[in-house]
Amino acid sequence: MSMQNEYNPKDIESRVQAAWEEQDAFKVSEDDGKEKFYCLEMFPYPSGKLHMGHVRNYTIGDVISRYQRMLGKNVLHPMGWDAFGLPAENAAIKNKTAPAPWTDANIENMRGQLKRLGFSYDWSRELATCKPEYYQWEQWFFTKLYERGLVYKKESEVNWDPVDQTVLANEQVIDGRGWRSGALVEKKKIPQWFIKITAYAEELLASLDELDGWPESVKTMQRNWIGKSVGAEVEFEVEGEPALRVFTTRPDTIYGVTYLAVAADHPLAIKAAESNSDIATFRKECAQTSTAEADLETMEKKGIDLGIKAIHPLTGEPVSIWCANFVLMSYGTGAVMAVPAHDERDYEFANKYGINIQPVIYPEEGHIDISENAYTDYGLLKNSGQFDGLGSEEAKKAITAWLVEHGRGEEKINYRLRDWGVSRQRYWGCPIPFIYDAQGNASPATEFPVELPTDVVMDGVGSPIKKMSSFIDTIHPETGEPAIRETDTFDTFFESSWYYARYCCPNLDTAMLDERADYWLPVDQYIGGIEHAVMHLLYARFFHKLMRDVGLIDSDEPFTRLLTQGMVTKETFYREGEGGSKEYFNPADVDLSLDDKGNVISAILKSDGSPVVVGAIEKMSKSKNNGVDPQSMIDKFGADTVRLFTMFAAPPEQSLEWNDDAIAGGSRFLKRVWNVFAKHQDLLAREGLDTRKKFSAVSKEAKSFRLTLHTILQRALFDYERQQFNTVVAATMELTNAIEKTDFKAMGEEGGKVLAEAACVLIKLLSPITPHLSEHLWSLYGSSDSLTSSGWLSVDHDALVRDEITYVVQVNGKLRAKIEVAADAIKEAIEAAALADENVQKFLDGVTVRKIIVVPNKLVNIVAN
RNA sequence: GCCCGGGUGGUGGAAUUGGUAGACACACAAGACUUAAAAUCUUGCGCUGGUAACAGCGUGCCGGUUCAAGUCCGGCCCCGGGCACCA
Repeated sequence: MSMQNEYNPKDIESRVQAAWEEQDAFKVSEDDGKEKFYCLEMFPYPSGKLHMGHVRNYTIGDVISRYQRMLGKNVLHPMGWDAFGLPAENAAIKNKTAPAPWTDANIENMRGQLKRLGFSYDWSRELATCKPEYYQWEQWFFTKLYERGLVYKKESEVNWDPVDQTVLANEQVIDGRGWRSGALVEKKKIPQWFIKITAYAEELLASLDELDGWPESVKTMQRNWIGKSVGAEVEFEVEGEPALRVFTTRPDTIYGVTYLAVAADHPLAIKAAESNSDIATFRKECAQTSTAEADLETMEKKGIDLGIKAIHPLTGEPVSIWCANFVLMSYGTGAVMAVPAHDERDYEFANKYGINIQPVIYPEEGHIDISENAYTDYGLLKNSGQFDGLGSEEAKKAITAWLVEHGRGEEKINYRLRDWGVSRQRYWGCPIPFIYDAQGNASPATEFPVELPTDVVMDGVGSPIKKMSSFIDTIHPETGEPAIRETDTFDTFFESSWYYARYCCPNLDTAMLDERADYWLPVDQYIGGIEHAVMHLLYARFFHKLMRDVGLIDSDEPFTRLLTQGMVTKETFYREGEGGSKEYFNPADVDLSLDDKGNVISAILKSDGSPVVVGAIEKMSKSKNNGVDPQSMIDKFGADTVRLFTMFAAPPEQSLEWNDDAIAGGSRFLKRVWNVFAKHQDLLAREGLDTRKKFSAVSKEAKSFRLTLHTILQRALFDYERQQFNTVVAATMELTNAIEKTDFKAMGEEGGKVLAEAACVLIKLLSPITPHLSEHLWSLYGSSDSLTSSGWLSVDHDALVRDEITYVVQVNGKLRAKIEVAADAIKEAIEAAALADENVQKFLDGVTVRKIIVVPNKLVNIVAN
């Protein structure tokens, strides 16, 4: 067999992919004779085309999957579609179509792109969350949770567009206005379904400690999100009203309370507004913000005195009650106590409105200065009655004990975590399986799926099923009376919270999961964007525990090891329309002019020749339209080059600003690999490729080459294990450089063997990254075993033994010389050799040597002055 | 505002975790081949000085610990992600 002269990726890739398809190469089933490995990447939203973020995510997953297969494991590697969501509705409105066919077409297209990239998925397990075969089980599961008392309904705030008469997502609120109407958005309360994630707060927090395979940063973010704090709930009596209860982590500061603050929709504020138009106006103003926490936290802190007094539980003094825009009714009790002397936000607020500031905590030494800032540290109590002189820690306990004893409070653990609101007033989602009788009483559906009608017309205002009597009208299963269906749909995080489990038994039509789930779960390696560090990953962990408690699975956590891939970012380009709305343009449609340092001077839209604004460098996303389409690069260079370059450009966890200039270098490298094999085809055909054959080199040249080979291999294996693939690629480049520079024929008999060993290492190291090229070369020269079953690589430690070692010599920490020392030299001999060096001597002239530090196999540092 | 990351040549990045800063590439420059271009190959490439050997400086900024700091500690600045209805 002879090799073609030119590397032709298109030809190789289509042939190798056809062979995989024909052999069902990646289809797996349960096999107790092999160690299982479940590798999963976060499934994509089918937006239409793959972007570079997808390519990066799925290449990382594929490299890990193929690496694990090479190690001999039974690898499950599935793919599917997170198919419900807002963009489908917007596209449907824009294109005058329905979300379902738009989504199906996108899936079709993106599946083709994934196949073209040669990802090793078991496609027989593919699922799409918008199909009733999938979502019927989460409907069923939701009713199970309802039976267990984990589901309830309550009023909750949404962003309301008063012009379009519709609920807006936070993303659709731009500078406080609706994105389509431009109307000022209002907060509106509507009844919505919730799941009690707070009932699992303690377990979700505690089991983070056991997730050794998760990045510390993600665990910290989740801990902070759950936000456990220990403190006290304190009761302030209000004349003629129910007492106000507030939570505080600082009961030691209670003598410093100079006001209380309640939310704008707290009953006290609502009542006060009835007789005071200023308060009514203030409440209205508070309603005109978005529900996003970032907006609430950054807006100007405002308040108004309600003119009502509470009684301080310890001093008996009256304390004024304010209504403030930063207090949330939905968080805690909707009321807080304020200690301006010892809390930054309270301090600012008190200064603004001239409220008394009463210091009660003092440092043990020195004095406090609260003329500029609050004093927020712990200290000793003063002006605190019987508690004067206690330290903060003791005082917390003593004051809480006093409150308990006098029936004015209790010790309390508070979580920042709030229950999960799962209702959405949108069409393209899974219908929430509830019905209502004539009196409005809710009861769970008894038959599944509650199917979402897909033949709809989107008018841009509200969900079409909310007006569709064929969907809404039904019969109550118990009474036989007419009833109506819930028309809200689930939050799309609902679908993505359990898909990883469904891949274990995707076509099961008699249950949500079966025993196969316990064979495969937990997922051994999960890979996805760092932007999902909290919400998606927390909901999935929660769901896993719910499924366990319903008896569907027996593990506690869904993902053993987590790799949070850095974002692929890109410049954004936009034009501002009327009312502040922005129209974003894709980087591919913009011409840039750069200065000689590579900075952008101006950006022109190709289609009309007029300038666009250069925005921030941000995560590639649909909404910012800054995704780079990888298809043109696949067409031009082939899948292996795109995969190789994506891995080479940066380590997986680091964010990557996309720049497609450098990809040609990746293509050039694979051509060089091809040429190495073509050049030596006769030798390789004779020797074959098998690293399991043991041999040791005799000639100096062969020994030296094998030292290089195994040094590189050792680093590459280490980097595979720690999942730093960019340096794996660098190692294969170094190896290729070394092979090119070596004259194997000059080594005589040994040459062919040494070359074959190196070629085999090269093919195998590359195989998870550029599987098509590796498979093809293996088919030409490899053994009769398939590449995947031919075994992984190991370092020959005998090849790493050196006679001489290079030491770096420093004088006072500065590099002055390099010396060659026999590998078995004793410390004194190394020191002597270092001191004898001419350049070292130059720097020791006129000074005294105080100390010599020898780091074995590395360096000598001579300390002198 | 709060929580979590990041900042190293013209560019992407490396530094086996306190021990030679800049591996491996991209870009650029010079040369070879070619009528020419592309492709390919060779060489150079942190900054300053020097023909060179070499020397001084250098990992966002300021300070500290250490024989030795990109790496550890303290204080800042800038950039990115998330903040519960984008996914």
